[in-house]
Amino acid sequence: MTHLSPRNSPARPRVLKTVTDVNSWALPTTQTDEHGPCGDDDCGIRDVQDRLGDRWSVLVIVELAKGTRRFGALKAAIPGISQRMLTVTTKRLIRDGMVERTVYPTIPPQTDYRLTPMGESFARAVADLADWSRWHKEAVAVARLRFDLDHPGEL
Amino acid sequence: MTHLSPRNSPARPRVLKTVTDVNSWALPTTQTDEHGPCGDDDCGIRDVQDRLGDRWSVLVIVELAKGTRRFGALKAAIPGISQRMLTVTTKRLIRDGMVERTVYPTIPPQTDYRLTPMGESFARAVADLADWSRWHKEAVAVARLRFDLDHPGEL
DNA sequence: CCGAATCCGCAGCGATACTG
DNA sequence: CAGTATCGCTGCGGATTCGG
Repeated sequence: MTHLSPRNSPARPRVLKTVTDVNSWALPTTQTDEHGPCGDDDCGIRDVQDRLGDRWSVLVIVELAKGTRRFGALKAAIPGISQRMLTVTTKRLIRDGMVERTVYPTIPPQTDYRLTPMGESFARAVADLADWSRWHKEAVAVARLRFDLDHPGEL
Repeated sequence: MTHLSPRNSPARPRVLKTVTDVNSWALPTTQTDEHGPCGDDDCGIRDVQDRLGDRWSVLVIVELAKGTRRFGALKAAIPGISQRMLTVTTKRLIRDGMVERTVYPTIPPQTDYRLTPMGESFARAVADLADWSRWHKEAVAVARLRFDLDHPGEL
């Protein structure tokens, strides 16, 4: 909570003056601009971000968007993922109502995963973002290279 | 939709048989289905996901989409964020070419942040996802409640 | 006001082993 | 084949302090 100086002093930033009174550097005025639909704790993004944030959820969604998949097929289609993370990820997606699971009690057990209607809706939204990503990935890479050249040792 | 009778692969699966030879549970066949545009290490999403993953990048983008902001204004508009994470986040966004920074060497220093054209493009893509989030947030919440009721002590 | 530097807890994730 | 349990590492991110 940034409280500020109740000082009404119109003293706004002076420009290039030899100064040592560092302590007086306070907020010039109440500047919390009014428009905060976002900026509140969450503006509704958080729920989605929880799924977008982790490493695997998006990849699982994208794969399931192609159709129903069994556990092993998912694992095979997402090379880097471990058994554990696949079960964890699918379980979280199920919890969020994005994915449904069907277990067939055959002797080598089989489990099918498929998107729910909401999951499909989400998959389309994600696909749009993936398109954006593919379209701009080189521009991002270039920007990063330039930055790393100009600012070595940062980030 | 729901296709049943999943088992048809020729060789292995027996159904509901008293078995103990657990060791023979091997892959039925080479099942790496062919379509892997995604599934490779990254299908181009990773670059974006790096920014979507962390807690603050999206919020900063959304705020900057409203216009140029100084450091303090950003901090005020995003209540939870700390000084450190704001500087870190903005720097990462600058590195990715999403944000530009302008420093005015006044005596109380002033720094303005604004989206680059690419940043604005990204902001629109993100806004679409935020819309989806707002539209479905209650459905997600309900799904989670149901899950937590049925499966206590999980996740 | 803006930012860098330091310390530190904790969640995410991988590796491994075990079960039905 | 599908899933659970346990351990250890790593990096994000919060709190705090210092500096121009």
